[in-house]
Amino acid sequence: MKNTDLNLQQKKAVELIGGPILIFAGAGSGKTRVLTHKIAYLVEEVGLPSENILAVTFTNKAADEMKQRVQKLLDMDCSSMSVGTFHSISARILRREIHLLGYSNDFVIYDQDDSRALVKKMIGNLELDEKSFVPKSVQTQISNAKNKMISPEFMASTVEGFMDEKISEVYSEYQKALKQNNALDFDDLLLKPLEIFKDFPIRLEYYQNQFRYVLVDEYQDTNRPQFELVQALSKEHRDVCVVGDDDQSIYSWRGADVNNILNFVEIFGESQVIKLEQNYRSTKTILECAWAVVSKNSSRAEKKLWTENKQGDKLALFECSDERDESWKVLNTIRNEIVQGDYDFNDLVVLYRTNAQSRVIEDVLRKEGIPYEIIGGIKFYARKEVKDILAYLRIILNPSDGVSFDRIVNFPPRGIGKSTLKKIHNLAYENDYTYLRALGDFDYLSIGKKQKKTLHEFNQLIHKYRTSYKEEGAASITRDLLADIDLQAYYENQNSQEALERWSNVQELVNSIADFQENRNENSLREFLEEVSLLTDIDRWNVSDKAVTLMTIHSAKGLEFPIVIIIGLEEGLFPLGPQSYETEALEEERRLFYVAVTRAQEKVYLSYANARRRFGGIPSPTVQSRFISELPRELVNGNNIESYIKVKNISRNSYTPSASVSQQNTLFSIGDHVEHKLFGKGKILAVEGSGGNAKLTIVFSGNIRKKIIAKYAKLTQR
DNA sequence: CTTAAATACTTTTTT
DNA sequence: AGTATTTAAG
Repeated sequence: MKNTDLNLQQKKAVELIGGPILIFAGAGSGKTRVLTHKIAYLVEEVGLPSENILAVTFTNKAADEMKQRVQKLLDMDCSSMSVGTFHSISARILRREIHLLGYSNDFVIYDQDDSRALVKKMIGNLELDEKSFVPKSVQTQISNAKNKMISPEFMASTVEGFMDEKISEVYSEYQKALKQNNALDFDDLLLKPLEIFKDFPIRLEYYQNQFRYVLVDEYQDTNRPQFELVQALSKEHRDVCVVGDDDQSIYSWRGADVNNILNFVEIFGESQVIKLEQNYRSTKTILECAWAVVSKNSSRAEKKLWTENKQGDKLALFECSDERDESWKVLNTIRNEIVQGDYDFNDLVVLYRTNAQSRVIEDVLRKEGIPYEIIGGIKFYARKEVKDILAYLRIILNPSDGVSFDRIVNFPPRGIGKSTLKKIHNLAYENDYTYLRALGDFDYLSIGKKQKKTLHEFNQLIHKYRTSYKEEGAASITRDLLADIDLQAYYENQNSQEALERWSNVQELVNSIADFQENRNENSLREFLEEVSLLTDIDRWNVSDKAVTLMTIHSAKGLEFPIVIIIGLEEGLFPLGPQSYETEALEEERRLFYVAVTRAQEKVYLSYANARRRFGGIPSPTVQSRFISELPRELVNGNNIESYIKVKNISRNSYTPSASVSQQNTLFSIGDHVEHKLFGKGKILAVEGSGGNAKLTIVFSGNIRKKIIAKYAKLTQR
């Protein structure tokens, strides 16, 4: 193996073995290369069998890539090596071990929607008011508790006050219901292995031996259960290597604790620490800008990236009148880079803070025929029509799954309404068996003749597949099922574009199942459903597709692009939220901006709008993000797109800036920078009337908004 | 129980 | 503005 294409620090990181190792790897410092080489080194030089290596990555896609790269380095089959996300590795362990906790190995994994539906039901069961106990919020609180490893019992013993007491009850009931449904939510996936390791030390020992060397990528974004998993697995042999960058910690809202990396040495004992500070990705300009911003943060490990790359272009900043204007400027930028810059569509990415921002951009790109791909937002497998089919498959696999039962018992509509459903629930509850089982006892249900017949048929249908699913492939089961419930007719009879689209999504699902079957050795229904639950949009994304990518900054973690366009740089949007930021939240937003900028190899475009619509209402004025002013002035170009994007040859698509409020005969106009004797520097957001009588809405520093009559105000234009 | 119309809600970020 | 949920009419 050749470690010659590694720099000194990288080489050291690769060849250092024995005891805990912490690698601080800045953006673009080649950490994936270090990790893959290290794994190869472990196998080839240290002689560790590849199946004794556990490598944890942040996405399934990263896991696949890592495996590929190691295989290439070693030129041998590494399929027995454990590479995956914490969630997928845990799921794999649980398929073998969860019977120890009284679940069946056919458990299903509930996504956020499923889990919310269950929380909602528990709120109903406890006769709580959904107005005060909003399912979504209760779900978040339960998840937060789980991330802090607070059990329902512990929560119950510590809560004070009615609200918290009831939430703790919901939590407890929710956990019971999950078990009854033989289901796990995302948080359980991490917690259950820990439970097993604690209660059955012999199983822990087994996995400690199995995973003789443990590597973890993106360690700065691990939460408490993930940290405990790493610790449990490695505490005997202490052969553990974690890689991360505290400056890129952007998941604290999900329970990630940057202290896991900052206190690594303290926790794991005598360790080796290596810093990778040479960046191979970006231009000097980009790094200087990124550094200028992130160095404003207080609590960070000391390190500074440098590069031998060229100085590169300045960052470009666009001022836009609103989000519509912004999307046209994005379009022009893309066109310009394709035509003049000799770039391909897939060299560009548009990054934003919230998924909602993608729609406007998408509209323009679609209209103008620019190929694009949106990552995130409404995920394919989370679409209603897809989940309906998955619910059928899940209940075939796991008849205890009540959430799926509720979903499909009346889909497509077969005359089973709320009251009938309630009766089924009650019967199941009284006899302590599954909803599906209750259908066999419909003699005990006081329901109409028609309903009995329908339920009987539905029951027969599910049983038919329950007896045959093990022999048949997942794709053919699905095809048969669709025919049995005559779904095509259901959608086609609706005579709407929307219904047809839904039907085509269902067909795409069938294709993806067939695809899965062909490409996997393990191709049963169970494996497919597991894969689907843990798959994200980014895992489905094909880098080489010739299309511009649109995604959130969170999704862009770990990726790189020649050209990065960051939109929506406005106070309240990015940084997101009310201005009364606590330092910690603001610092995380700043790290997010750092992550966004450091995705770029060559060019960065930034944009902000002077007004933006929220929920499709009228545009409300906005102020430039503070992050813009934190960039070194001399490294940022322009304030107006016209000045450096030559709008030529594209007159067909030239836009007229969405006309804002009339500004004639006014001394002041929107966007002017002014100074007030009392309030200091400010910017005009709106002008009503004209001349000296004009009423000006001005935002002053500190986001203080004032309405001022022009002639009375002692304003100086700047 | 179903369908259509009114209404309420959405926008943090994701495994 | 677009989607999901609730309500009213049939």
